[in-house]
Amino acid sequence: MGRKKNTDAIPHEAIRRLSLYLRDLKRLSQEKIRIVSSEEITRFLSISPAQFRKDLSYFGPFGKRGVGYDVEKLTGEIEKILGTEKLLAMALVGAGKLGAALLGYAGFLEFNLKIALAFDNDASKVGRVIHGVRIQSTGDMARLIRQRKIRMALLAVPAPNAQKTGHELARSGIRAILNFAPVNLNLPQEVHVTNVDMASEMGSLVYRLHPRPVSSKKR
Amino acid sequence: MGRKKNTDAIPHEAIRRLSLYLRDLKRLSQEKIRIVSSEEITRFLSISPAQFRKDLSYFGPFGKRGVGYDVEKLTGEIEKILGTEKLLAMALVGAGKLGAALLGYAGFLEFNLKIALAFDNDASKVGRVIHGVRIQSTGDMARLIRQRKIRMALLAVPAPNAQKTGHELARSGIRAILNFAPVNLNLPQEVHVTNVDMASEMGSLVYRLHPRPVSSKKR
DNA sequence: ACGTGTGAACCGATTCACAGCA
DNA sequence: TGCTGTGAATCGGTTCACACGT
Repeated sequence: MGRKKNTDAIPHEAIRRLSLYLRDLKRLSQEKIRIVSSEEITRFLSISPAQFRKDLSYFGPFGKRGVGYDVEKLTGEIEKILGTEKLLAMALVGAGKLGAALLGYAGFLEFNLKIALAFDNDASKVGRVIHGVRIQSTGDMARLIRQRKIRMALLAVPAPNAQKTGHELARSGIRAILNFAPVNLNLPQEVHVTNVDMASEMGSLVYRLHPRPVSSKKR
Repeated sequence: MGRKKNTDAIPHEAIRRLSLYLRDLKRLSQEKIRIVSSEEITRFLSISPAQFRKDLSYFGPFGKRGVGYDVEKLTGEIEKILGTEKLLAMALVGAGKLGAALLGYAGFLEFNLKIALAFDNDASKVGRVIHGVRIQSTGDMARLIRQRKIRMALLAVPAPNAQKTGHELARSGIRAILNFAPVNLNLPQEVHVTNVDMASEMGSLVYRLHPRPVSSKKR
């Protein structure tokens, strides 16, 4: 049934790397560099040239053999692939310390993203304006998100509220969530969730800090 | 030469997951649950029971066959593996908006981590106390880090300074860095670097937001 | 009887190596 | 000639399925 060809599955990681290439291409562009080889563009990325070429090959041939890649052209192609050519509005839920920091974070602009709506259920925060965005009541969240047809959200509420809020976002039409709560969200599969979990990242760094005994197993 | 046995390589991801298990175990402990099966502990984690057991198996047998795992005992074992049993002091470099947010972030405590030193090269910030930590001059960084024998750092400086600062941290004895700058750090291999790159994470989420044409390649 | 612990099978992603084209 | 584009080989991690211990 409909098994087209399983071969064209694109590694999730390949997409992640496209973002990195895009960032680097913009830097190169600012330095007035016009043409790069896969060797040059990956020099400072700890990614192999072959990996770079393979990643691009999932989407088409973008280079000139014997020459390299046109910086401007490739920039455009990758933006088209990622879908970041036009500005995309996001919603933020949770305007605590983390949420406020996200409102002030300029890095999203790099991928043409901006926070257009912000919500909090704490009445004392509602009405305040942080970095140009007015905090609104969570009660109005579903309505406003639907109204503005927003499909991506940043979830920065306390862990105990995350699952419930995630559900509400899903029902409001949100299709992609960057989740900052240290909880695994259980949501309908059409909603894409990426977790940002600094604490656990640190946890695993601590492991690597230890000089391990040569250790085969535990004894 | 010296090929002991390549089989005991522990997947990097397995370590990451240990942090998740640990968090969940603490939750279970608070709910007074004493014994769990691999099935139960992974129920809300989107990790399979087999994966859980495999991950633990790299370090030893910690469960009772036919029964399950003792919550308290396993908690202790994982903390021992990760090396988070005792409080570990970290340094923060860069006390801008992001750095300030990190100083106020309580999540690190979960893994027994705390920020003990904070630095910034902006004279107007030096001397200020944020969340109980005094910002000090980057000029004193190497000396203070060495003095207090700190080995882990959070790097939250602007992108153009990241590489240089990373080097300085390495020379000061830092062996693990959580890097928030959108740059790939080139450091001696004994320094472990983990990148936290929200912007690029969002970039790849945007891709998944798009309803793709059935598309086999590009044309 | 039941759930762990684990070698073996499987699967997906990375790397290799070279054919293809400018 | 030089660097891209890509099947084929390889590698590493996940899943399976069952033997083992309690």
